[in-house]
Amino acid sequence: MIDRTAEAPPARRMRPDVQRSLDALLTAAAEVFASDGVDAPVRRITAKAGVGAGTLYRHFPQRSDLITAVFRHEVDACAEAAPALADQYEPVEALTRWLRHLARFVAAKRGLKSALHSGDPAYQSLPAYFMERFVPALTQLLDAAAAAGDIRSDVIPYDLLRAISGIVEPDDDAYTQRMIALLVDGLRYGTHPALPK
Amino acid sequence: MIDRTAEAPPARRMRPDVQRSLDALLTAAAEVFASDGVDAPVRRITAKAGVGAGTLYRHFPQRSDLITAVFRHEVDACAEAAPALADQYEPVEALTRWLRHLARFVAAKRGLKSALHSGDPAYQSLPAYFMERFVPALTQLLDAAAAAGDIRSDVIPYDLLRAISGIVEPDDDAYTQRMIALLVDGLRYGTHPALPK
DNA sequence: TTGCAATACGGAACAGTGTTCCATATTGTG
DNA sequence: CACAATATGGAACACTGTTCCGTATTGCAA
Repeated sequence: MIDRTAEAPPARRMRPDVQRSLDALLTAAAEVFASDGVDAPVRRITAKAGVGAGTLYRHFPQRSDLITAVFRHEVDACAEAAPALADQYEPVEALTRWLRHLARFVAAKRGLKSALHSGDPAYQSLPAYFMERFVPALTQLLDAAAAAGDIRSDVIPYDLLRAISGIVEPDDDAYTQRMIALLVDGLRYGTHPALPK
Repeated sequence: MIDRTAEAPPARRMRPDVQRSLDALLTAAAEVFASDGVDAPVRRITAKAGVGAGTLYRHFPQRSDLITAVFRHEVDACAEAAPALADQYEPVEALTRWLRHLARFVAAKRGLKSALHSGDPAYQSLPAYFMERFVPALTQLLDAAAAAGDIRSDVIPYDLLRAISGIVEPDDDAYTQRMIALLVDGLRYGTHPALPK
């Protein structure tokens, strides 16, 4: 679900009409993003929310602000899956599983991949938030695996996140998984010899 | 340069006005693509070519047809670099160098990366042509390296091409190269042990 | 409660985009 | 040289994102 109060932490109290607009906007955007992807026309969102275009732009001057607000909780959940996996599996297995988790997350949000890599100013703050959450999560997994001597320690988490989100192919999960496996094997190369396949 | 005759191999002779339109269109498109990327507005191309919009759509119903026509020779040249590198370097080195070559090619054509992965029907035939040329080139390099026992033999060339063109980051060549190196290391994993770094 | 300043609202208007369509102009041929 | 076939240019259309402003809503002070 979506947290309708997270938008203005400093504001003392929110005018009820603002609250309603924000509420309708976020709900509508979530539905539209889910069905039509994050590149869906603005008008479809405002129409579904029963709100004017001006209202949308007032609250979300950057398109990425709306996307961030809508996906915030899911991004957080994905990041928080990292420690859980680290507890449950051995380091490399946990790493692999989390990368797959991440890939499915990106793949599930149609258009998110291109938005992340477009460089379009309308999406400026989007990669920032993703990295802010995912870099620490991934760093933890990489460090654990490196400490165990299962992977090398010269890989930059940020690099790997970019690579994963670049590789993701929403319509071909099998391919995406093969490529993640290949990247993980790349991380292992140069450590102890591979076990027999 | 651009081959102005390649558009209609079956046609006996081309009406001179058609020849001129095609010529102007391809030249203008090449310049515009180079400066503004392949997503440049259609009107800019037609304006520079001194041609109407109808003329463009008559000759290139799909946007990807125009892109393909413009880049045909460069794609071919990139594909033909593979055998040359295979002669000059040992297998894995040749493979790595060609993948870098490919990455630079994709990066140099602004917007090409997204066009390749957009799934937009306007770009349908584009990946087809790229794969048609690049799959054989890459297959040759992979087979040579696998025959030498330097990489595994279970990797699908098509997969690797998709992955490279997904990873490419036009504004960060160093990153792109790091990730290519990581993928190549993934290909090596499970073969003979790595040499000391 | 009432009046008023501050704020937010809706949606029309604007500036771009890709694409289609057809009256006009060009060309090859009998 | 006339005429049918073809190609051309650009106006017109449908659809974007974004801005702007007259109107409506709200909270606060008197």
